[in-house]
Amino acid sequence: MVNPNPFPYPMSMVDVVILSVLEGELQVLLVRRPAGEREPFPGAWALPGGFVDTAKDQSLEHCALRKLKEKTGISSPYLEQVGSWGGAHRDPRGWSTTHVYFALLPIDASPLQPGGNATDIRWSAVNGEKVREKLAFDHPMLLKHAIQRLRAKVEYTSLPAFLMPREFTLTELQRMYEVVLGRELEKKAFRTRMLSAGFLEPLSKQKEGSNRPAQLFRLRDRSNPIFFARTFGR
Amino acid sequence: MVNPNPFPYPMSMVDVVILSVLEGELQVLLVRRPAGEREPFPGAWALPGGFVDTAKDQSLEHCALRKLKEKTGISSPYLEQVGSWGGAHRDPRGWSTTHVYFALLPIDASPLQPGGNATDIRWSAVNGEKVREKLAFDHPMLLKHAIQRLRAKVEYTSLPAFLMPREFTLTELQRMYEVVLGRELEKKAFRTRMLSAGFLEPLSKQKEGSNRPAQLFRLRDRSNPIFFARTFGR
DNA sequence: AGAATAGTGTCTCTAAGACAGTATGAT
DNA sequence: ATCATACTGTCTTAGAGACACTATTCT
Repeated sequence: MVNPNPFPYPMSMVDVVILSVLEGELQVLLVRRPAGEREPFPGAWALPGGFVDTAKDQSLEHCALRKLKEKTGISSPYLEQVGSWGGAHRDPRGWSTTHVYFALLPIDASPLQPGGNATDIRWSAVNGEKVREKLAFDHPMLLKHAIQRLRAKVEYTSLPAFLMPREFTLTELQRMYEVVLGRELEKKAFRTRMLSAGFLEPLSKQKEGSNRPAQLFRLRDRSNPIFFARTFGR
Repeated sequence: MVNPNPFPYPMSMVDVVILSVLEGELQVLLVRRPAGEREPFPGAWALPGGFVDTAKDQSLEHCALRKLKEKTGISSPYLEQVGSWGGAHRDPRGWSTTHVYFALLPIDASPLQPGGNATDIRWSAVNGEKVREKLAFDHPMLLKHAIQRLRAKVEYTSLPAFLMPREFTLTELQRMYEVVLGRELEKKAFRTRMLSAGFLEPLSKQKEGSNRPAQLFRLRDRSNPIFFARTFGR
């Protein structure tokens, strides 16, 4: 079979919105674009991503995992596709498509210090649906969609649990929900919802502090979120 | 800027899962693959779709709309992206990606007779997440994901309203929900939910029949679904 | 009157919202 | 004892489920 298409294929990229909660803020991992003269947006901050490598990547998801591993060393985070975008003008080099994923990194797995001094990779706090940096390409729009997807799903899923360390208390989990959603939740309703859903396994340990110790939990299933029948109210 | 990528780009396709409810069943539009010798899956049934045309298509969504228009003549249905899939083996011609959309056609806009005698295009009833025909490529999987997405969203959105004709009664809307979900809903709860959501505009007309006339409604907004705070229970 | 479908009344149940109250550790 | 945080009790409210009941048209 030969040349099945009379037109040139668009460029195929994958971009990954890598999210974690650091210092009480939702943060996204950014990388610097190379500085070469023939590079688009030289030196600008961007979402980690790049070309699909048809020699290395078995699938789009593998490609996203590869890019994630390259930047963070993490190989099995929560990963979900946000969607794909394509058009003639989103990359100055020509008609291009990108497949966008978002990943949630546990708070204790973050490979870089927040606000660290690396010049080519950094965490940046998400404010609303934006970051302070001017992002390359249509990455502000891609980031917006990823954040909207995350916030929408946090209303009725256990997604924030994937941002937690292996062991955590209910109060800590609630803080995680609140940071991602950007608003406070009611304690009793939160605890009832979480406990009756049955996705948390109580440990025979407690978290000690200068106050009453708190029950520690861990996730029963580290790969799939659970869905609640309602959203949180307002 | 020259050859930004040392690897060949994968093929870029768009496939559209075009859905309507005909004869009380959820149906999907299928097209026959061409019969040429160098064609993959010659003569097999498949989802309508094909190569992104970088000369004609401004974006992936325009590409999906173009394919929809070509097959159905419809130009502004409800259209939503399901996601994208890519890999080395899903098309025998090589590494390929496809961007999958689903479209909801109003019951009164369907261009073909259900079960019509056209040999290259037909409606086929969705059973579970499958059709009777053996579909080309990984289209059974793509169809499955589209149906799952639709059914999941029907639980907490007004999506089935986009399958209705311009004017309809609440009972007719409830039948539409039931056909898509494949189960019955409770009348009172359904009516309360629909009416209190405020997305239906009552008309000064009623639907006459050999029984008590029913209030007719139309959609206030023909382009965006609304989201309910809960799913339907079980 | 009877058939057929539209539409309502009402009781129960579940889970959320609000928020006060109790529990248990450190200092 | 006091502080700090964990955790519970309980009243209210919104909306769903069940299902019987009433309403309005045609024949």
